[in-house]
Amino acid sequence: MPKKNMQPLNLVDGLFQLSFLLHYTLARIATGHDLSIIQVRLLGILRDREPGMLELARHLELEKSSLSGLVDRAEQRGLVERIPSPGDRRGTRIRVTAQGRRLSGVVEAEVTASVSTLITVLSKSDRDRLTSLVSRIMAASNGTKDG
Amino acid sequence: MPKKNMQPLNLVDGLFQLSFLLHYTLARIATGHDLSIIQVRLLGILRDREPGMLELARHLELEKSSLSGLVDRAEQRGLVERIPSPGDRRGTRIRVTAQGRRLSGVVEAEVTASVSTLITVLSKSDRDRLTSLVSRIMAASNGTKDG
DNA sequence: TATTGTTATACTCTATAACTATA
DNA sequence: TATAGTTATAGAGTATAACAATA
Repeated sequence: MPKKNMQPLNLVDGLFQLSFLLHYTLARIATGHDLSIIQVRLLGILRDREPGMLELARHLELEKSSLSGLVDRAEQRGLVERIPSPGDRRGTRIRVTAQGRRLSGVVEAEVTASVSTLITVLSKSDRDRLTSLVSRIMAASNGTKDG
Repeated sequence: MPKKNMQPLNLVDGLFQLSFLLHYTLARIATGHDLSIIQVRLLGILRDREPGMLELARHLELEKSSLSGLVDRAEQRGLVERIPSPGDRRGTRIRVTAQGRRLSGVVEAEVTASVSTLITVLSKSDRDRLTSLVSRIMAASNGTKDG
């Protein structure tokens, strides 16, 4: 069957199509492990950090009250744990557990495999070109971002 | 201030960074009009269609029961309307209202403007290259998709 | 007083299961 | 019986506002 709309009308549309494709890929894989995208991101951030709730909220761009429930559910599943913050008895640090780290690793591997397959349609040199173009957009966007 | 991580480690990471950036751009603009991403998508689909509930659920990849509430809320805001399906008294067609179409247009214009600004960091010929690369990925993914 | 975090409350989004009305 | 759609129910995710404990 011949395909319709082999190329997007323009770059903006194409980028959004790709964005949604990646988003749904991540959502599908996360759901396969009873996780949401936000839970995957939570575990990802904790890979090399042991932040407090406020810092975590900033990373995820969530209100601190939203984070309480998010961490509650992850903690109940044994994926993260709350530990006292040294030197400030108000504070709580969030730490990923071994189980959480394992699960996060599995999800990341599946996601990487899935997207890697997707981009094999491009030659190595085309992938390098794409990497460069995407990097330049992201670098410019970081310079633009407020806060 | 010197920027850290000027380029992503690899293409997969870069694509996900870009994907999240676009997702949050859309979410931010939608929120500015008291809309969610799914409501924006709903209005977008109705731009050139007058589908039944089941067809709409398929487009949005939602259960039909999820769609009832979604359409309820959009209808209460006057963005869409339910009309009887001609020839099948069980069926309902969903139609975007003039107000819904107007709002959808405003959101789309803002999103396009925002992303267009983002990609001005690339030259015209680089944007053309990026368009081609993205198109090829999407074309391959359409061929891969199941049913 | 200011900061860190939780709780109470309300709403959107989503799914599963049961239901109604029509075919 | 099968199909189109709604309703009942439950749970995740999110925000705002009020609160408690500590600084």
